[in-house]
Amino acid sequence: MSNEKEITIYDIAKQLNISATTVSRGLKDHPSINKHTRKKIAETAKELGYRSNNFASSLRSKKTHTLGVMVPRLNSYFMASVMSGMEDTANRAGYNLIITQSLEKNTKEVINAQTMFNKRVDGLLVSLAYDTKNVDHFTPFFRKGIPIVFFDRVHSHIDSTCIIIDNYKAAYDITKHLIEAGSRRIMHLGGNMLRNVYSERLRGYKQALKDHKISFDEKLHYISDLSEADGTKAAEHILLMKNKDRPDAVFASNDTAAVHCMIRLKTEGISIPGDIAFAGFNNDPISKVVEPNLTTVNYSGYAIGEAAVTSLINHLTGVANIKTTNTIILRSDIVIRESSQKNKSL
Amino acid sequence: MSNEKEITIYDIAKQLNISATTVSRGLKDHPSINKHTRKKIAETAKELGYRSNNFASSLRSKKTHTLGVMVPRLNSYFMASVMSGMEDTANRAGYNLIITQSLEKNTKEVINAQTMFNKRVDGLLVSLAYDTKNVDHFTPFFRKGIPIVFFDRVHSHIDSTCIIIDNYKAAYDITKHLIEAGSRRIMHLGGNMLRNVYSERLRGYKQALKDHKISFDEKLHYISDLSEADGTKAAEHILLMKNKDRPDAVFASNDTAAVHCMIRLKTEGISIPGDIAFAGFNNDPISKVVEPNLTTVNYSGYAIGEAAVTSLINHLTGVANIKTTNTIILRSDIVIRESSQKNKSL
DNA sequence: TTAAAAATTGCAACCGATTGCAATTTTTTT
DNA sequence: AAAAAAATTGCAATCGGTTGCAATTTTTAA
Repeated sequence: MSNEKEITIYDIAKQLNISATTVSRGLKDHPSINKHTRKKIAETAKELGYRSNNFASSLRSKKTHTLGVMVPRLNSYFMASVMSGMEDTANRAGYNLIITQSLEKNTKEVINAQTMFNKRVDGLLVSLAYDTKNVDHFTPFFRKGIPIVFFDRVHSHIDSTCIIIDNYKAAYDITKHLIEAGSRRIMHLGGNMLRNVYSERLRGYKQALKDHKISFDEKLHYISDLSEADGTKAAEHILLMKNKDRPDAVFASNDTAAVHCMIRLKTEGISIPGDIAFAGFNNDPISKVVEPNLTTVNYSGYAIGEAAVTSLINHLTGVANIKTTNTIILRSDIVIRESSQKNKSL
Repeated sequence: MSNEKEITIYDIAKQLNISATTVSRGLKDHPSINKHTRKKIAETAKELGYRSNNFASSLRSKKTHTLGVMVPRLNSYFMASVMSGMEDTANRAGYNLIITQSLEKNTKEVINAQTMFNKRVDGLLVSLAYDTKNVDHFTPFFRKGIPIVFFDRVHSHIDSTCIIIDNYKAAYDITKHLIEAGSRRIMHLGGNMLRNVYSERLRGYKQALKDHKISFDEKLHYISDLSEADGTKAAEHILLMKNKDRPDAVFASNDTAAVHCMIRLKTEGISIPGDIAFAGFNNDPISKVVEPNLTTVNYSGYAIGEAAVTSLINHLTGVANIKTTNTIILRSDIVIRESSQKNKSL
């Protein structure tokens, strides 16, 4: 609890016998300040142990240098990677992150949006909650011209950039792979159709079926939250099906559900991929641990976080316009492992 | 990019024909403001769409309502859970979090500490990097009386609270369990001894050996970063040992290393737990997926995050003194699964 | 009814950086 | 060497709450 006085630009000014204005400008390399003066200022600042006061600065300039991040949940490997990428990128550019999670509830998302608005973030990075139907809670941002970048679980809106992977293509490819590896009755464990990631994956799955002359069977579309418990439940659902109705493969919209479905089926002596092949989505660490290893879609959370922040900051600094760059699609690949290869001996 | 003017306390004051002072006090339920006036103020504020300006407030009050979080890495399940707990708790109390990661490098941790200092966080939540030897980079905080709460990877310092689990006891218990389940030559995959979590776990392991009249063998102490790759390397190390030297059990300081060590050994036909039993630490999702399921130590990252933030905020608001509550130990339990049970048929 | 105590409210300075515009100094041009 | 242009620097208002202290109003006590 010391009382060393904080050093301000006024102290620097006094020491150098110049005005605070010049110090303020000098510290941020304003072009109209003499090189020599600038150096003097920098030296004195360091010497006195000056640290700038963001609040005074934000108060006057109305820039907070803070970005709001709104995600459904933090505690997944994917989202942790995203955060990691965001933090790195934002930090490097001198921005802070304020993070909130909706816990998949629209109601909490609405409240969080309000919080962000009150904190006066310069911009927003959003991945939508499971059950969010509209984006009215973001209108205050749109109205004030505060840019929003959606990532992963996006909502197309005229005024915002979206950072995504090609969910349709990834799902198409992985379904195609399942078919080519010998499966015909492929069940899809999907998420809420409100979310692009899940509806797109369903669309890719359906198209792949169609292109291989397999008709889509609504009974093979199981919608859930894709949690561990839901994976187990899906397995029980399968176990209750008559033998002839049972799928010979499962494509799940995330690895967690796929893996826990597999585990449950295995305890009933069902052989994987022999009886039922599997594919997931995310390339979560568990996909490399489960036996047999899970075929899945790999894409970098870190890269998504990085791209989202870069895009937002570019827009804030005027380098790019959010209305022109509307969608950025990042790379994803399918990773083929044993779980899907019905007709290949390993 | 609209230009609707921001509403300030002056607007509210004018509307109600009272002073800004009263509005300011009324908005934060200052006791000396009349109940009736307070209600009027709240109503008008809502009616006009007032939102308080944190910067003006922070500038004057010198409180930022921001907590700094410094962690080694964000992208692990454990840390993501911690963050989740912190975010929830901080948010509820009206605090923001600024998060940085050291990526296990002391050099980055030092820079991050500086960043935090410049952002003028009200307090700090720290889990130390892998190779941090001293905490000199935190002296500016101590000097200014900015409280620091260490969690998980802590550093005992007279002025700060530590939030931990009883690593010694957990390691002791799990080692004891391994012994009682039929193992004698237990290898320990540990982390850097600079970090309490790893040195304490080693200590517990050693004590359990001692209490069971098993002498500690330095050759059975393998130190690494506990990454996936390190787990695999540890397995290779074991495979290179002469048969008589090989351990009949492995206790790893985290689940990641344990699991990837298991996986590698299994590919060489080593049976688990028959040939080598296993135990890990963390209760990471992978511990429930690997076969056989991994015996491990369970403790809640969420609870740690929650406790750390609560403790810090209590200190900031004067409810508790950080110098008196020095260490908070949270609950942990060992979770016994198949990987450790040598002498039990399953 | 009046004095004393308690409850309310307001004044005005302050927190520290930013910025439009004017003033001054330096450099370039003629 | 004087005039014009360019480069530097400074004045002073401003951003929007906060707070010590004084002033006013209301309540309670005598």
